[in-house]
Order: sequence, then structure tokens, then C-alpha cells
Amino acid sequence: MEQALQRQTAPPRPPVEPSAPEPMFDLIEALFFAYRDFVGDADRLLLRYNFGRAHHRVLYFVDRRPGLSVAELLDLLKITKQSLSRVLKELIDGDYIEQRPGLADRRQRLLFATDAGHALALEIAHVQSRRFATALAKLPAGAREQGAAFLAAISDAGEGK
Amino acid sequence: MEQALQRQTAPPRPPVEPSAPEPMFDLIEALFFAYRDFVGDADRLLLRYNFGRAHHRVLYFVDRRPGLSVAELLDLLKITKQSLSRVLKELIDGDYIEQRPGLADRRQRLLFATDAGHALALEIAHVQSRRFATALAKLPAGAREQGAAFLAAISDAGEGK
DNA sequence: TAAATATGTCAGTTCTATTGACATATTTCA
DNA sequence: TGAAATATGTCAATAGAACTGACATATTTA
Repeated sequence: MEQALQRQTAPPRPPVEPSAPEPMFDLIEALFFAYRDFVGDADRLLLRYNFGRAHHRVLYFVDRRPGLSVAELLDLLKITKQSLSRVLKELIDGDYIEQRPGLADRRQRLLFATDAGHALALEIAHVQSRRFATALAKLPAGAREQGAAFLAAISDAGEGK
Repeated sequence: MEQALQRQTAPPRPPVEPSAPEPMFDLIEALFFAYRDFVGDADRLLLRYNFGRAHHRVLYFVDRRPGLSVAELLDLLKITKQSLSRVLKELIDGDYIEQRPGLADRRQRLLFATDAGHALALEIAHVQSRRFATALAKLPAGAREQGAAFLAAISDAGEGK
């Protein structure tokens, strides 16, 4: 008997202080789903290389900011040195990233994407951009600029950082 | 000698097929940073309860969709049953979520937030909403609607799902 | 020359997720 | 009615990505 599944309701709640405004559940959920599907694109591609999200984040920023130092990368990703080391080692061993000593400060190990690394970074960026393009096609003109401004305002560094 | 740190340049790249359009690096990075800082808010709060991101995601959706079944939750989170089980168990043991057999289908275990669970979910949502409010204050009128539409268009389910 | 800095590494741990296999209760369908 | 499908739970093993703490090396700065 295909009975209409009547959803049970939320339990009654104790009264709340009416001080706090209603949370913006629409934005909270939309950001969650957008990010989930956005990184899903990259995940699928990275499987072929036995790389994970962590590898992608490192490769992405090294490719976009050639000559990045390890310290700068750590600050960008907000992870620890030890977390980075495994991932970075694998990318270097696989010849996707290379290190060169700093010119001014030879303690530094500046990071550069190799040709292979650059190609992989670009491939992933293309897939993700295709997702954006599909989205923007459904939205009115100016949506790209508005979306970028909106996202930038949400992050701690209101600017691009 | 505080020498101006002259950034090394990217290595020359082999020529590319000009077929692919330039990736939308602005949006890619903006989404990354926005999400990183957005979940950072929740992470800090959850530390006090010895909960992680996984707990939050479960609690959030159960609170927002009272009477959600386990299968629906798995589909929403796009994780496996086994991944969910540990996290869900801890939330049930800690009395943040409770289960009740389905009315129509007694195989189901429908999930509900307890008062404590509801309070925690709301507390986190408030912190995240404060971030959105701060961002929207810097943006022109209509930014909330535009931002929500933009994010919704990016996810696979263009609608709220 | 001593202290600070940039990086690397070793060891141990935690959290989150995975796959595969199997058990139980309940519902649906032929 | 009985077999198959469904919803859920659980056990075991594993992987990936992060963490803390401690310590080593090379280099720069004071």
C-alpha cells in the first residue's frame, strides 16, 4: 500500500530569546551545496592521478603563484607544515612541482609547477570553469561580477588575499 | 640587507591549444576562500563539544529537515552509510539527535534533533549568518538574493534540493 | 658569534572517509 | 504466502588528510 509518507514534525521547542535574528539558512545551504559539487569536479579528475583534494589545493596555488614559498603556501592553506609535507613530497616526486632555492634568501624553497603540473592544474580549472559558465548562462548579466564580489566579501580577507 | 624580494617568474610553457577559454580563476579562488572561512566559524564552535565538521553537517540537516531518514541524509551528504554511522552514533549518544521508527514504514529510523541539538545547530547558524550579514553590509541592495541565486546555480541541483 | 628564520623530518595521533561483507527487520510484489 | 527488495545497522580493514611535539640543518640578521 503506497501510503503517502507523512513527514513527522519537529518536536516543540522551548521558547527562545527573540534577540537573535533568523539565521540565513538559504545562504548557508546554498554555499554548502555549491562547494560540495564544485570540489566534486576536481575530485573525479584527481582520482586518475591518485591525488586527493590536498594535492589539488597545493598544485593550484603553486601554479597560480609561481615562486611561492613554503611559508606563504602554509598561510594560504591554513594548514600545518607537517600536513603539507607529505602532499608536497608526492607532487615533487611525481614531477608536478619543483623547488628552487630563493634568489634573495637561499633558505627558502620556492615552488614552481612543472609543465605536467601546469597542465593538470589547468585541466581541473577548466572543468570547474565549465560549471561556472553553465551557472552564469542561467543568470542575468553581471552575475559573474556580483558573484565574485559576494564570495570575496564572505571570506575574512574581503580582498582576494 | 633588506633586499627587495623579487619574485621568480613562471617557467616558459609549451604552446597551448587556443581552443579552451581562460579559466575563471577569480571565481575559483573566491569560492575556495569563502568556504574555508565559512566553515572555520563552525569548526571553532564545535571544538568545545569535541565534534568535527562531519557532526555539524549531520546535525544541521537533521535540525533543518526533522524526520529525515538515514537514506535521505546519506544522499544529501553524498557519503557512505559507514561514514555516517560513527558520527550519527556519537550525536545520538550525546543526546543531540534522536531516532524514531517511521510511521508509515517501520524499517526507517527517522532522525530528529533534541532540544540540545537544536540549540547547537542554531548557535552555529547564527555565527555563520553573522558572517553573511557583515558581507552583505558591504554590498549593494539585492546582494543576498543575487548571491543565493548564484550559489544555487553552481550546485548540481540548481534548485535548493 | 648568537639568535632568529625557513625549511625539513620523525613519530605518534585523530578524524573522516572509504570498501566489502554480512545481519535483521520490514515491506512489496509475483 | 513466500521470495525479493528495501532500510538500516555493524564488523573489519584501510586510506587520506589533518594534527601536535620534538628536533635537525642551513642561512640570515642583529
